[in-house]
Amino acid sequence: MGRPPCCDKVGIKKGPWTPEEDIVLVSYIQQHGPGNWRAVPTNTGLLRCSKSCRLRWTNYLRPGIKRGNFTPHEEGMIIHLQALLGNKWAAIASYLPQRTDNDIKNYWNTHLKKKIKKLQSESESQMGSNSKAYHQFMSKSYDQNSNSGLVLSENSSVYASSAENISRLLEGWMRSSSPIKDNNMSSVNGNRDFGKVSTECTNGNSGSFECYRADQIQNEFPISNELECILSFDHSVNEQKLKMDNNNPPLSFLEKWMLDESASQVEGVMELSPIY
DNA sequence: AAGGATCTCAACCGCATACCG
DNA sequence: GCGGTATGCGGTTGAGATCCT
Repeated sequence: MGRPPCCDKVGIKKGPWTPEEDIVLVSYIQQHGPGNWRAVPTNTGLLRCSKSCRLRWTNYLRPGIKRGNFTPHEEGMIIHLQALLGNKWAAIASYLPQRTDNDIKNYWNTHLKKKIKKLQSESESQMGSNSKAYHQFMSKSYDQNSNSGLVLSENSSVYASSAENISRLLEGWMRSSSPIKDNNMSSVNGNRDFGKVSTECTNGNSGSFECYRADQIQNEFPISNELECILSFDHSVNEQKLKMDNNNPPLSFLEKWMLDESASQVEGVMELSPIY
């Protein structure tokens, strides 16, 4: 009945992965494809838990991951999606295919949370004044001309670990090797289905996120209202909405934006990593 | 230059859910 | 339907890096 345990936790190595371990893992996945993580430590000889192998692959070794600085556009997307979805990092990551949930979570906790808090306090202290700090921040986030996070960063110096080198190396391997079955790849992480971006956007309901109506942004206290929308969004209510209609999240305000600005870039991502 | 404070982020932990026999 | 495991996810931790005095 059932299955044997994932790992017995005896002789399991913890801590940072070494380049040698990365290579072993990447080589194995190159040959067998991701999935069946329980078999990975056994078949590779890695003294790692299957969970650790999966995490290492999904967060750092799989091809197509963008490292380094988040663009203002990405920041904006994360802020809006966090306001809409709450701390559903995997769901948020599905709209930023090159970023991992862990990366987004870390960035939110270390940068954006502080940033928003600071801007909120600024706007509160200067309510009614000419302060436009938050508005400027959001405008910057929406900058139509900025490169979205869906484009590979040219700045490789930001992340100079062996993981990136291995990841890039693997990209070349993947391109030159025979394609891996779709069902194998989709098992890596259901939320990493890159095609999902446009599908969900086109299926969304309408008129469910009124915080960003232009008339509200332009009202008497634009900063405080907008902040309120983002910072005080009722997650529980929204999650109920999501539960009511899992396949059609109320993302109407995102639909046009993402379709307009990101659709072509998502296609670019898919070209970059054809295995997905 | 040294030492402490703070920041960053890779990795782990534990829970929830999906899946299998 | 039930018991048990595999997988996915979010919260948290802690070592190393960086900044500040």
